[in-house]
Amino acid sequence: MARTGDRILDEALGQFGTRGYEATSLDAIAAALGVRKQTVLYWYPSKQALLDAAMARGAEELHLALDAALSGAGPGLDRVDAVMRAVFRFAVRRPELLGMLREVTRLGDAAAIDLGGRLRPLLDRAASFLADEMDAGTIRRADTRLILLFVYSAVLGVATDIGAQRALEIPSGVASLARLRRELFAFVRAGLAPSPSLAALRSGEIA
Amino acid sequence: MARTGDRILDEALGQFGTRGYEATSLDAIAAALGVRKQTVLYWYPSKQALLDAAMARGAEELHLALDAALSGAGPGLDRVDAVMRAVFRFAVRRPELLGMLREVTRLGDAAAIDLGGRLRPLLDRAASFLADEMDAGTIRRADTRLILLFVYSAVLGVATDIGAQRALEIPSGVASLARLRRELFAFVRAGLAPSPSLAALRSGEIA
DNA sequence: CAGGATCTCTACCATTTGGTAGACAACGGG
DNA sequence: CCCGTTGTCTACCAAATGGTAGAGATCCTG
Repeated sequence: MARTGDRILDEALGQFGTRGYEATSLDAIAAALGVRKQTVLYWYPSKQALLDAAMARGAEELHLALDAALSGAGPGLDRVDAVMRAVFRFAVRRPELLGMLREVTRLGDAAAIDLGGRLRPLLDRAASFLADEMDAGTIRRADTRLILLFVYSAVLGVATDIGAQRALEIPSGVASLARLRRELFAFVRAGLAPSPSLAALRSGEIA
Repeated sequence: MARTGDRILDEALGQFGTRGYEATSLDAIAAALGVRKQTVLYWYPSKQALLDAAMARGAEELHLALDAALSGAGPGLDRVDAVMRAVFRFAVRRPELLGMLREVTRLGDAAAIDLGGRLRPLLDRAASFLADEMDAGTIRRADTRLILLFVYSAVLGVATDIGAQRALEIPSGVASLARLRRELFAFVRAGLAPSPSLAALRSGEIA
């Protein structure tokens, strides 16, 4: 695929993510690239096809980022941190991508999208990782799927829901973003931590 | 306002929430009520005005539910539970309303919507409640605004993001919903809990 | 150089959309 | 009994939208 097709995909991803799918017209995408609408329709035969391609690419990029984070990190809660950090970096660099994924999975036709299918292997790995850590006592014992849902919701919500942050008057600079990240990590870690045992205390692991 | 105006508002709220604002046409709203589009435009002079009204009503209903929960409950983490329970009940009864609020606050024109302004008093109360509990040692000390953001994100994400639950193959029956709620509460409680002190342990509060 | 493939364009088109203008019925009060 | 108000409707409309048909340019290859 030549460069034009990629440029169209990029632009579509951006506009779908920031304005929403329905609110974005093919003309708007084409105009942003200094090109005619028919060029868009040459590369992607319909608007739906363009959305499919954008979703596929979004899922792929997310997969890549998460996969790297999940593979490269150490054991225990450090790995949870690594994954959250990856999502955060992702959210800073490509906020519109997460926004689009979230909008489409909420409104979209479930069969056509199948984001779950694409990320399934990753989710399975994450779930089995959590199960291992629960066995090792690093993480509170609970349903791994639900834990994934909670962490996903908390992190992605914080990353994408700028309206809420405005409503709560949370500043948006770089420094305060770093602080937000630190506190979010602390929150999730606490949410995952096992209830402390006296044994652990006696051995001095907790002061 | 006669009954037609309310019926239109209801229907608009439902369709905005499930299909999205842009994807909903005035004709579709009117048709669902067995009425012509011009009747809709009689009660609400433009589509934007209809959205504004729907948002106002959504914010009001949410405000009512949260206010009741925040006022009636006991101290400490019980009150957190009460608020989460209220949001949950709300999400079950009117899922489209939360969906609409979330979509519009994400995409919408910030100045026109001002959901934050409407809920501000409630947010302030919640923040000062959290501060009190931190002083009392019931809740881990942290930035109250951020804690609110995290809990909001986790709860609302779980409540609205059905796509994610499908992707994670989380069953959707009543029983499993109850379980999900229990586990979510446990997660949030753990996320809020103060790191245990030796003093608390010695006094036997933690076994 | 001829001819097909690749890519972008102009020219249309049918449909849908939000919105305007105004007719028409119901009706309550002076 | 008449007249203004209220509420719903029919009749339009201009603009935008997704999409089709096909011309024209460019370029690679035989």
